Amino acid sequence: MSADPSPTLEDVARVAGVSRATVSRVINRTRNVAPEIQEVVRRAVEATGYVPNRAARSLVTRRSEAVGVVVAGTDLSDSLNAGQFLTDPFFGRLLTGIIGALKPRGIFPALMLAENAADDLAITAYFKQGNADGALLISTYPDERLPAMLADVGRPSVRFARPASPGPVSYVDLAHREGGRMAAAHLASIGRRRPVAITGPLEIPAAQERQAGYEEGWARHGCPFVPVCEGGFTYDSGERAMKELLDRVPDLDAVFAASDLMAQGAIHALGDHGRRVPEDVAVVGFDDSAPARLSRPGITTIRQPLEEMAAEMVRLLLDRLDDPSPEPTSVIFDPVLVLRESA
Amino acid sequence: MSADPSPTLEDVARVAGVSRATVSRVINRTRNVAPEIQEVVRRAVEATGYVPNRAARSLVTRRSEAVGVVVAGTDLSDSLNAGQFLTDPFFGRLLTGIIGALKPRGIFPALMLAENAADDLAITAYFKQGNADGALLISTYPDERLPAMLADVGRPSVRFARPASPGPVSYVDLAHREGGRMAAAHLASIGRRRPVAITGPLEIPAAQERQAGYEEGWARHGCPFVPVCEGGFTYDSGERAMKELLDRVPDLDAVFAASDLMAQGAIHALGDHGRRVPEDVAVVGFDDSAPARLSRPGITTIRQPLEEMAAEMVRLLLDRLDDPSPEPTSVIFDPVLVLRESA
DNA sequence: AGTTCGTGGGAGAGCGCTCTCCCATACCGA
DNA sequence: TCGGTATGGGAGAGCGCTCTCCCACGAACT
Repeated sequence: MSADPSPTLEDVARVAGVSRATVSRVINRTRNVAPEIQEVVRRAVEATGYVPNRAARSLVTRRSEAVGVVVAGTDLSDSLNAGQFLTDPFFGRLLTGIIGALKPRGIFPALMLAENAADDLAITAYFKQGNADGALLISTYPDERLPAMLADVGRPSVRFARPASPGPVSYVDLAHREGGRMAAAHLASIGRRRPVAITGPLEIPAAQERQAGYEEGWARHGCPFVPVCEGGFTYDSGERAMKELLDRVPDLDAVFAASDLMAQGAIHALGDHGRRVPEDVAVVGFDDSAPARLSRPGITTIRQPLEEMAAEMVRLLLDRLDDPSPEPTSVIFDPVLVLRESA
Repeated sequence: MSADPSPTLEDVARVAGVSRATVSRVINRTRNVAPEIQEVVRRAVEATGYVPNRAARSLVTRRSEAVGVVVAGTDLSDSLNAGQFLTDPFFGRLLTGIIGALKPRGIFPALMLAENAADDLAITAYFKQGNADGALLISTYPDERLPAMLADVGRPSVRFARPASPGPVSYVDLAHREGGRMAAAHLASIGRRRPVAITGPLEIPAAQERQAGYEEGWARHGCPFVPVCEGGFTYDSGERAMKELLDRVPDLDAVFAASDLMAQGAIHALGDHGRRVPEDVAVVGFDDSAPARLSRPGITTIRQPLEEMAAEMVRLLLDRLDDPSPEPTSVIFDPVLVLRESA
C-alpha cells in the first residue's frame, strides 16, 4: 500500500504520455492546456497517487505557502506568563478564527511563542530560512521588535492590536474606547452613580483606551471623577484591585473591569465582603470569554468579535502575500454589549 | 539592510575560500573539519548573515524538521465543537507542553483541526507533501482513521489518550481508573455515603475508566451501587446531569464529575436547588483546569499532568523520527488529588 | 501563396542544498 | 624505500519541481 518512493512529476508525465512541464501546468492551472490532455493528466495523477513535493516547489518559487502565528507573550519574560496565555480562552478564540480562515487555502499555521529576545532571534531565523511567508502577531503588549525584524527578512506581518508607535505594519483592532463608553452608558442607564474601574496594564494602548472611554462615558452622564485601580488582566489582579477599591470607596455601586477574568475576581471579592451582585454592585467585564458565560452570576460584558478579527488578520496577510504593495492597512471592529446577570 | 538575494552556501564558500561541501560540513557538524577552517567558515557565515534554506535542505534530506499537532475534535462533526475545544484550558495546557518541548529543537508545530473526513484527507496530503515529519494527535475521541492514514504515507504519530482498539501507534495517557478510585476514596474519607457520578461520553475509553475506578473505589468502601448520569464533558451537560440526578437521588451527598467543567455546572445546579457545596454535597472534578482553580467554591479535583504528558508525547515522536524502529510505546501518568473547597 | 499571428506543447536550465566519490597529504610499520 | 591507512578537502551529481525559451502547427490576414 505504501509506495515508499513517492511518485514524482516525471512519473505522472510518463504515465500521461506528456512532458513534465505540461503536468505542472495542469496542476497549477498556470497556462492553457487542451481539455483532453488535462483529463489525461488528471487521470495519471489519480492513478499514481501523485502529490507535489513542497520542498521542491518552494525551492524554485521561494514561497512556502505557510504562515506563522507568533504569540508574543510579554516583556516580563516570566516563562509562566506566555504559557498561561495559551490557556486563556481569548487566545483560543483567536486561534479558532485563524485556523478557520486559513483552512480554505490548505494552510496550517505554525505556532510560536516569543517570550524573550532569544526567541525573537530564533523566530526571525525561522522565517528567514523560508519556513513561512508571513506572520500573524498576537500580542496584547506593545511589542515592537518582531515586526521590524521580520520586515528586515522580507516577511510581512499583521498584528492583533494597534502597536504602541505607528510602524510599517498592518493591524486589526477593536474600538476599545467605544467599548468603555458602552460600559459606562449601561451602568448609568441602570441607575448606578458611584462607579469605579479596574483597568488593564496601562502601558497597553487597549487598556488605556477602554479606561478613557469609560471615564468619557461617565463624564457625559454627570460623573466627572472615577476611582480607578490598575490590574493585570488576570483573575488574581481583579480580586486584589476590588479589595483595594472597596477600602477606598466603600459606597461604590458599579465596577467596570477591563477583562472578564478580572471581573470574575472582582465579583468573588465583592461576595467575600458581603456585597451582592448585581443588587448592591453592578459589574461589567470585557471580552465575552468563557468565564463570563459560565460563572455565577453570568457576567455582563463587552464582546470582542475575536473570531471575525482573526479572520480579518488572515485576509490582510494573504492579500499582502499575494500582492506585496507597501501600504499597511488597519481594520477596527465594533464592540458589542452582552447582557447577563452581573449588571 | 535587507539583502534581498539571500546569501547561499556558495557565497559563504567563496568568502571563506573553501568549497561548498566544507561549509556544509561545518554547519551540520557532519564530518571532521580542521579547527582553523571551521573558524574561517564560521566567520564567513557571520559576515554574510547566511542562513540555510530549508526547502533546499529538505529536498535532499527528505526531512522537513517540522511536526504537526492534529486536534481531532469529534465524530459528531458539528463545526463548533472543535472550535470550542481550542478554547478549553485542557487544550491550552497540552499545547504549552508541546511547544515548550519542541523549542530546544527549533521546531514550531503546525496546528490542524480534523473535524471530518475531508479534513483527514487534507491533513494526510499535507504530511505526504513533506510539510511535516510526524504528528502529535490530540483527540479525546477514539478516532482511528488518522494514525493509519499517516502511517500509510510514512509519517509516525503519537496519540494523546489510548486508542479504542490497539493499533500501531504510540500514546501517552493517564491512569484514569486510578483517578476514579482516588475520587471515591476521598469522598468516603470525608464521611460521604450516598455518591453519584456524572461521567464523560461513555464511548471514550477514558470516561469508562474513570467511572470504573470510581465504582470500584466505592465498592471497596461498602457502597456497591452508584447512580450515574452520562454527560459530554461540557459545562451545560454537567448542569443538566446534576439536575437529573437530584431528581432521581434527592438525598445524594457526593458527586464525582469526570471533568472540571461538568463539576462547575453541577455545583451551580446544586446551588439552584438550595444545596450547599461542600456542606450538603461534596463535589470532585477531573483535570485541574482553570475553572477548578478560579470558580467559587474552588473545585477539589483529580489533576492530569498535561504539560508533562505533552512533553512526553514530543519525546516519543522525536525518538521515533530519529530512529524509526517499529515498536510503538506507551507511557501512563499518575493522577494527583488536588484539594480545594468543594470536597 | 506567403506572412503573421496565437495557441499549446516540449526541452532544459537551475533553485540551494547534501552526499557520495575521489584525491592529496601525512603518518605509520615493515 | 615502499605500500597501507587515516585524515581532511574538493568535484559534481542530483533531489523534484517551475519557468523561460523555443518550436510546431493551424488560422487569419494580405
